[in-house]
Amino acid sequence: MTEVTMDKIVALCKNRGFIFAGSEIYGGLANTWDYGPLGVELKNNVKKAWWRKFVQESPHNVGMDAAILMNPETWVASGHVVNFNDPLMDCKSCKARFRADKLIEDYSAKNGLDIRPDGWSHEQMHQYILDNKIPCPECGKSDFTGIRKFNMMFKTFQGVTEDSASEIYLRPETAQGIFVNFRNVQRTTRKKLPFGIAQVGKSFRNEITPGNFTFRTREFEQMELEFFCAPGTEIEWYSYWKAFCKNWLLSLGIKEDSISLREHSQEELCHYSNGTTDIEFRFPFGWGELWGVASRTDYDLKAHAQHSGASLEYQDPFTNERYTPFCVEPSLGADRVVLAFLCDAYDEETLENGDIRNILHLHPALAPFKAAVLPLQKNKLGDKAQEVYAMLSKRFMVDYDETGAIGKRYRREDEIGTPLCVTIDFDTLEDDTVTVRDRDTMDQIRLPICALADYIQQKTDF
RNA sequence: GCGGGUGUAGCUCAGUGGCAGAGCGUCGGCUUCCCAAGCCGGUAAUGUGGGUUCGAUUCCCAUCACCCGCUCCA
Repeated sequence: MTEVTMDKIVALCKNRGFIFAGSEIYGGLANTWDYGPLGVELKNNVKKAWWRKFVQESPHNVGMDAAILMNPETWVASGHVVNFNDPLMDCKSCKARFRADKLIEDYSAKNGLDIRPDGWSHEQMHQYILDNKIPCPECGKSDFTGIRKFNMMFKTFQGVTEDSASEIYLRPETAQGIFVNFRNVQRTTRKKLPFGIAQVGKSFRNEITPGNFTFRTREFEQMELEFFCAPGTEIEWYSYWKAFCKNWLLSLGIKEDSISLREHSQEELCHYSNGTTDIEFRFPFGWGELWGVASRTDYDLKAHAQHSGASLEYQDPFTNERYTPFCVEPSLGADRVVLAFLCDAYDEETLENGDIRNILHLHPALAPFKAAVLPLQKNKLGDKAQEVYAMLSKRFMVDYDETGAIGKRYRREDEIGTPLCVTIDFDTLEDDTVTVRDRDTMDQIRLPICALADYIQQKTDF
């Protein structure tokens, strides 16, 4: 049984060109990661597989790609401006950190006062804490730092001058780009409920504690579906998408006991949700959320309708009834699921001769290279091998390697998850056949060159 | 953000106040090479910026990054 550790995964990613530390030559930038030549292929394949299942093959869903920069009012309406603005203060004595509004709430509750700091300015809250000598819940002293605003949204400036009038945010989720386009998409596609809108794109959150490699980063990519349905049908669709998402993971090779579904308790639910399930993955550092499937009710469309004045209602063409659609949102972290595929695929095999073979059992549809072309001998077989490579590369990502011993090249391909190795030998020059070696079974078959492409297609499709 | 720890080649690790070393990897050569063979040759490093010193990779300070713990994650 191979013990998979984050150290091994990180080392493999770095050594083979999946993922590098960001801005390395400048000493790095905390918690940024760059996808290398193999990583970008893997991630693109994951996104392609998702898009194919959730858009291309879906009778319900369509895709879109909204701008990262949005009108700041979007974030007022969605609640991000209020909810992402935590007033934090630290206890100078014991270094514990608290939210100022929570300190006041707890204090007033404990003393039977009816004080609600909602809507107070930071100065008001600070003054109240000073005036009442509210003690630190940890150490009992009352010696806090000033209030510091902590906003999870990245701020930037639109326009050439940095004045606050042009202050805008990088989106903290892709979902709002879908909600504000609900009417456009519905009108142009003439979709009837239920239907969904899917999007893949970058989001940005100023997490206090990022970490665990690419699991939690401040810049990350999401694959989100907002599925709109009639009120009253949302729980049915919520169950439907939960199962659908789980099956997608299993169909691409995630092991059944590597994932679990965790239903949020009533207290844990967000203000907008009447049901949320996390599909979690067993990472080497513990269970972590991969996919959040949330029933968001009609919260988002209603909020945008109210705030913008635009009508985001749907008129049922059969009953002529008008209502705001309910929404079910399966939201998947692209970087997280790529990491999950890597962790689940990683294996060390002890061969009969005692050697250890590092191998990535990636689903062939996700593997960076579908095949590798390997001439058994460089000088006399290189030209023929280049021909085969040129032919295959028109249809697939194919690797070419002519250095060193053949066994070593097989091992290299095993380690990056290449499902098929095509070996050119001296017989190839005579009869145009090649050896095709399978990564998982290590079986070898002999195929004519003209049949190669179709064989690879068939073996790597999903 | 706080506390503790760590930074030497792509990786794993030596070493020294006075020429920085090994194994693995990688590249080239030889071998009609099908599962990391062998031999020969090449390759490359003291995170960054200051200070002390005749001289710093080594001592001091700062900074950056990473690891562990805490705080946080609508």
